[in-house]
Amino acid sequence: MHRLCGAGGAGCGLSRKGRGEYALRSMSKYDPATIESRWQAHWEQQRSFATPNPGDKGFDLDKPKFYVLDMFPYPSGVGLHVGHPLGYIATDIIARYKRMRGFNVLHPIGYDAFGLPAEQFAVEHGVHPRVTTDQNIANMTRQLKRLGLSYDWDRCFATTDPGYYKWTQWIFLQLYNAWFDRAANAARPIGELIAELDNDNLYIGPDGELVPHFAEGIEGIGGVPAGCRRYCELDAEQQRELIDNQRLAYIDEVPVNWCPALGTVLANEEVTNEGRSERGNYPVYRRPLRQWMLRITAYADRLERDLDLVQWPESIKLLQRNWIGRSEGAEVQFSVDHSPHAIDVFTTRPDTLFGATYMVLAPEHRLVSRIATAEHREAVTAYQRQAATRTEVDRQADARKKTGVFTGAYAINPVNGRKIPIWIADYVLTGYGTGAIMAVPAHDQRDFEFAGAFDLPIVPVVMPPDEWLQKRAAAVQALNGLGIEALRQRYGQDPVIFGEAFEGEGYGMNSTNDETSLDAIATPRAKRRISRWIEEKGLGHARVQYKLRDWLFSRQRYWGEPFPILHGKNGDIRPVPEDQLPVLLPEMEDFRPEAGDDPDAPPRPPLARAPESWRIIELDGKRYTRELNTMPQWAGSCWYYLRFTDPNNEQRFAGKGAERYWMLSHRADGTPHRGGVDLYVGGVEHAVLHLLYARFWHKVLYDLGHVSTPEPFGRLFNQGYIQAYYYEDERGVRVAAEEVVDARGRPAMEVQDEDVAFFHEGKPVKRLYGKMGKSLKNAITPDHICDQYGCDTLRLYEMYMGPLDQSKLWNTRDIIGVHRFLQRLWRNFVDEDTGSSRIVDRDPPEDLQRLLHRTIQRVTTAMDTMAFNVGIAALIELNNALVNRDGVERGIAEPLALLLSPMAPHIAEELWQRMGHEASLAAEPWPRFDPDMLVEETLELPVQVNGKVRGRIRVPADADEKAIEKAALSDAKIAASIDGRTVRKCIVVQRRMVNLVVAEKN
RNA sequence: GCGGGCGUGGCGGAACUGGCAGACGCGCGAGAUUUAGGUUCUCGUGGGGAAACCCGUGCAGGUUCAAGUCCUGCCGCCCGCACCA
Repeated sequence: MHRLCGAGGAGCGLSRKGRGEYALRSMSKYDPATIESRWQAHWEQQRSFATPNPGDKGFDLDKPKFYVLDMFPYPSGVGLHVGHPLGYIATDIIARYKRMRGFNVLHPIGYDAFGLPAEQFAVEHGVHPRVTTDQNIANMTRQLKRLGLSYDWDRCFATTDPGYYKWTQWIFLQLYNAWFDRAANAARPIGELIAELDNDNLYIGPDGELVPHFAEGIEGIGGVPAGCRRYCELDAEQQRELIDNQRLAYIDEVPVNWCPALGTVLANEEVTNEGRSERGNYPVYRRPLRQWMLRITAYADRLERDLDLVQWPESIKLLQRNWIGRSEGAEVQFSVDHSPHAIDVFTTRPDTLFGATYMVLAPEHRLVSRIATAEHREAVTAYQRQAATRTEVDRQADARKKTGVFTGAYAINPVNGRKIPIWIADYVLTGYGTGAIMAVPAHDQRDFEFAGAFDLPIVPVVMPPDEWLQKRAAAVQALNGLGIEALRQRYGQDPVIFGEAFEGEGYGMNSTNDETSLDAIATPRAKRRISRWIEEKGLGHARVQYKLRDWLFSRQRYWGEPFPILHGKNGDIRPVPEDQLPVLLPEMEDFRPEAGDDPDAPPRPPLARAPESWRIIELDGKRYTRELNTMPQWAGSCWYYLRFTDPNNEQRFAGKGAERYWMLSHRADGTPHRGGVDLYVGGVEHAVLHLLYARFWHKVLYDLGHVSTPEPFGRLFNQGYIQAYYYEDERGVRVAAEEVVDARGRPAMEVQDEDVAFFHEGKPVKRLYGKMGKSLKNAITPDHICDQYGCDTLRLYEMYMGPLDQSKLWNTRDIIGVHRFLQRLWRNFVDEDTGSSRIVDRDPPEDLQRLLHRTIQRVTTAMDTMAFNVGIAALIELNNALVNRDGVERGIAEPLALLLSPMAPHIAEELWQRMGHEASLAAEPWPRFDPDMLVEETLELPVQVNGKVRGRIRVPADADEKAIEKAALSDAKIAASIDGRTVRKCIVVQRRMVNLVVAEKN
């Protein structure tokens, strides 16, 4: 792998000017091309940013650590545009700053190189994905190195390296060999489950669930809970099935998102709202398939709760919380009339049980075929078939029109014994809750609509508050003008007339049976009361439900990690022994997926066509077939941050000491950051995919004792996007932004903030605005900007555009501003005509000293808050104060170069060296400011009269309020402004301003 | 529909716990240097007004000596989720 990451150094133009030819005197103008290639070569040769691990030579244990990481980039075929490096530049600035502040800094980069796009690119170009991937990585490495980013390139790897995916496979085996212990709320090795079962600490319940031996219920024979069996009573086959069903990685037949065009299944997270593939926008169909699943749902509770441990933007935490979708409620059992079956439902509103007038099962619910009566069977199966073949697109198109059919069966409402019809309908989702609901049409809008469509009874059981009744009355003609008493009465008689379900909280009504009553009880109390009653009667129990589903983990593609799994003849599964990892991807001529338009064609993964020598393997005298699916792209990015701590370790995914040192924070200041990467920077688009998956894997590794922290990323920062204008012609076709001009033929990029018309090849085009990228044809490459201005200018410009977390508009014309700053800086340090230094060894005047210290303070704060735009502004101000002077004092020049160096490292190094320093300034300590130097001796204070500035006074810094008031009153302009009126009050804000409150003139 | 975020000059954006609105940069204007050019330099630049002064942080109110900042109600734009029981 290192051959790839290392190759770019020599290949990106650095060697054009060798060190020997470099002549200091010949260069008197600011020449970024020469300076930058020189210093990039220097850093590369000196390995300036290689970071030793604990135990390595040169490692200093006394320094605190700082791990700053960019989100794993995908090496795309078209290379970078200027939007990509925004985050990389920011993390690089932080990395350089932290080194100067005395930290051991871990700042690595690598490539997330498996996945669909690499494969598609390879298919399109007719080349093997390994070849295109390697080319893309080499190109991207070249582009990144050209930006002067201080990565530790020795740690670079790609997910496609066998030495890396060996451990991805190993982690998969950890998941395979683990189960989730509900009692401990943590994963444990599968061997411990078998031991628990063998020792009768756990029994097997009627539905195959695990039952602890102290479980409630009547004790059965020999201490076995009623309805439960002992593990030793099962035959080998049953035992295997039981264990396999407990693993964190398991195979299940589930309805999946099948995308025929891509020839693969997709995770829920990879399907858009419109029911299309996130990548490529192809239609996606639901169909049941046997697939590898990862039991992420077991971690729903911890994934949600542990968000409290990390310093992330609240908006991202919220996205994750919404995705996990925790809701508290109760599970209640309804028995089916004239049938041994019972239906469990989940509800967040057990207080509305008395209003349940029918039930609905998802069409796929396992009881549907068993309870449907003969005369309804045909309609039921027809509906089931129709629901199964409907794509998400179709569902969406129906605009939520309620459909469904009656099964002919009835359930008994447990609170009042009433017979209620059981329907099936696709508005009940099979994957959420129990896949069945009790329908309370009076108090759930969906049920209300369904009941309306099929003429089912609607019974109100919660009296809404008066405000709701009145609001509805205003909207419904028949209720206009009725008094509140009349409205309440009408609601009790006929809630339908109010036009919609009341879903809020109120007081119970129509809710009394022989044993309990919720009438006139407020909703929260009613919930508690009925829940207790349900529990006492053994009809149900409180339950927390999550929206999150298990993670569908297999893909029918070639370019991914092979599963380290073998299949035996009788369906038995055997993991590949650890010492035989990695399972290498077989070399194949034809690696294309079998894409097609037929949604019913069986998926055939490309690996099914792999040579038999790869597919078939003999182990301990038994023949096995390899698993033919591959892992999804997210697998590789789930743990790369761990590998960076020790990328070349062949014994372990990362050495324990290295992992511990870089991941564990030692913080005494009580911040909520509980370890992990100290600063993780990337785009919001990964809010629920990568960030959730990685947290899940990390927690599994944590439970199994492989990592030291409960969370992988202690602090997260989302950079905004670079936006840019793009252009469409009359047909709505996008045209290349760089070819668009205004009426006078000027390039659109140069006049984009003028209000003019734009043309492409003589025809008018419409201007639009969006995220920079290939698809909008508005990308600008960093190479282009580096050629013209140098990368120091590019780095400064990107940071100067605005706050890092905001999206902002690329404006090529603005770049000149920061470029002028660097030129001006250069001329302050170097005489352009002679090339000689303008640095002088004399004490700087005091006002300049003060300005310097204020600048140090401002830039330091900017660094700590990542407000780089403000920091750069402060440096520009200081630099502007140095122009047109007779040389620049060393005492100003040196700190200025140091302050600038994280942001514009090349010019800073060059100037530093020209000031006579041998060593790179990267290792210099960050300048400190003297607080005394921030205080002026005299202050100019604005004086307000009735809140309006009417003059200014100059007073000694230590003047007291009396003196300041006196000075203000004696100022001529102020006196004129007061104009003889009475001064009622004088407010002195220390060091800031004075406000005189005077009587109004009459 | 639910949830979140954002509205400051011609443009990008500054403004600490309420205390001089518009730092810094672009653009624009004037001038300078240069044979010429600008990726050069200097000065000016929120709007109105001759000036005194008045008006100005999406809109309308409020609190305060003082509001871009706090409170109430609107308007607009962006993002996420969406039959989740």
